[in-house]
Amino acid sequence: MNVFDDIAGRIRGALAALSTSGTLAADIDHEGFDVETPRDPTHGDFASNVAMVLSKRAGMKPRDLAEAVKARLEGERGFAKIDVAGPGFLNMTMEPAFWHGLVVAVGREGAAYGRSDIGKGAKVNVEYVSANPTGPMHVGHCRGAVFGDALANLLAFTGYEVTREYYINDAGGQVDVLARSAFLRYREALGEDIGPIPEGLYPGEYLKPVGAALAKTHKKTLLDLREDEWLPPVREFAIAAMLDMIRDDLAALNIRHDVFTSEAALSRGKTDKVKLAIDALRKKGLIYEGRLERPKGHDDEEWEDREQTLFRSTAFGDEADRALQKSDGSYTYFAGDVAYHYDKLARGYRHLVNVFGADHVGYLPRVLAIVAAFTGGKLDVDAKGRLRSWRTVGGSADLELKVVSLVKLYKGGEPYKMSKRAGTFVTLRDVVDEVGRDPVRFMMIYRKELEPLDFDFAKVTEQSKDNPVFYVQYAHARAASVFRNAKEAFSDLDPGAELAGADLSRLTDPDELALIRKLAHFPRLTAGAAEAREPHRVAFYLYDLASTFHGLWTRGNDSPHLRFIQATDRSLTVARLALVAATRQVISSGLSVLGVEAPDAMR
RNA sequence: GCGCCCGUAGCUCAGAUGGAUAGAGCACUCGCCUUCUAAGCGAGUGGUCGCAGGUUCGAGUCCUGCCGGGCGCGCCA
Repeated sequence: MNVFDDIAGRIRGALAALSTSGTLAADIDHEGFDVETPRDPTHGDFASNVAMVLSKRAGMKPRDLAEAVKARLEGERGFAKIDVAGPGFLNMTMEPAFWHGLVVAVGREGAAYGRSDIGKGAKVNVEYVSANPTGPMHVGHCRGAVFGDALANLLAFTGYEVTREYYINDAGGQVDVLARSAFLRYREALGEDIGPIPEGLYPGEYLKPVGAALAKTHKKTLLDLREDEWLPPVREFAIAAMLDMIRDDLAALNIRHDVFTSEAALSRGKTDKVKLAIDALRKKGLIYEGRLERPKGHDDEEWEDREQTLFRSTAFGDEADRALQKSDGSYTYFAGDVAYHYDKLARGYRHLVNVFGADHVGYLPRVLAIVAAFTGGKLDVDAKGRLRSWRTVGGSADLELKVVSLVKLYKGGEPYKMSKRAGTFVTLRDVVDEVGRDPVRFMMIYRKELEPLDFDFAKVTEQSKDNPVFYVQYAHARAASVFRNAKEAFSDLDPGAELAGADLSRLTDPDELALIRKLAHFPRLTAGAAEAREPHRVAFYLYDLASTFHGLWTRGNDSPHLRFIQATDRSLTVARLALVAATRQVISSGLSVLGVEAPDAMR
């Protein structure tokens, strides 16, 4: 049940009737108008700009058209008052019974309330986290991880078929560094004094267990091998260990990916998928041998002018063509990404969503170019060739990039610098252990993803009561407690059976109706948030809903007749319980989208 | 130098894809616990939506140019 769709449908019905009766031309397009809640409550429950939007097409003045629609709607059930206001707004106030019907709908739909089919079952792949498997997750990874996970939940909630994917960057130099670092710990585990960790290797303690495990498995056999002999098996072993650790870290945040795709595996084994993907681009005339210009604003002595294999990403608006092979003949990271997106598209996704950190923005146009090339689409650019959005358009499938601004770390008000090399980083596990999973998740989503986020470790751990997550959870706990107390007032109460038959006309207080209106927003909110790929809207909505609920609750302190439980009036109690149940349901559903617990009690 | 992102109350941020008189939290002031959980509620103070133009019935939202802050810009990953 989406009341906005309901009202829009009724307006469409009125327009159709007007076309039939000849007031409107029969062939004009009726779409493009909005139904929304006016900011000013005195303007009614709903406002529509239908008359202003259609006035040109109809050849009528907005106010005249509004009056005509109004006359048609006034015969409909549910409308208490309709006004034409301002330049031609249609302001509609509904009967209380209309709102009571929504409580019934929430009760009937239960956990399905707020879900929608706007995704139409389209397959969407959400790729997020994709941290290098060279160490544990740190707080910096946290935001993209939680954002991606909540977005995936949201898309699933709104009718998409979602795959959660992690791209393992297990090729290239960094994992070799990992292998050498692990090898050092292996020697250490065998009793050797390795001294300080050399510059350029990872010093973290987390590699000690890896070294010990290597020693246990291989005894001293690796010591006699040359590096090119021991490195591959050590690398493979260390990567597996790091991935286990990362999976554990993610599980601590309640994040589980469906698919892990290995970068290294793309060009390993029988078929070189990187070569396949590049060949596919070559067939489209997008691969050539050539030279790149020296980049501006960069004066590096090591710059080498060299003829190389290039992808013509400038054809899609990228600022330069991109190299696919390094001078040693191995593939670049970008070449792997070409194959990776080729592979994802081959798996039949209609939408690809990648969550990136803001420090990767410079890389994004070329990724868009890959997908545009494979899907026959293009980048979303304006007349001057500048990007209008981080997505491809017009192809058989599209890629959308979500850029998550970095988290700025503070410790007690002072900026806190992290360095994996120096071993001074705050792990995700540290944060979750101290603050708790729910506050971390909520905090990371309680901000638009493009907005920088200040994360004060000390403040968050010491003053976690300030976190809005408790406010929302508390509303849910209070709702649950009402039911416990109701059982005491009416020992034979059976909510499951009685709520469905509640006499909701007993809900007459303006604040009760205001709460229902808030609940009515939920389906529209989730749909809008999903389309905009903005899970933070759900968090803000829940805060707002919780606030409305707390307000109603507290009014019961001063005005006992407004308390939910009225020991002498079972019918009224049951009606209010139906409202409380609906509120509890929406909070619970909303929190589940965010991946946050909805506790029944908080003390 | 170039590209991207951000600029809204003292601070931290929303603003539902262009709607009517711009909102919330924190902070500050004043009230509310014998009573469904005070991790709560009500009221008040606080604004040139960075600046200047433009588009239209209407702009915090779209366009142009500036100013300020952040991130980034080679075969790294």
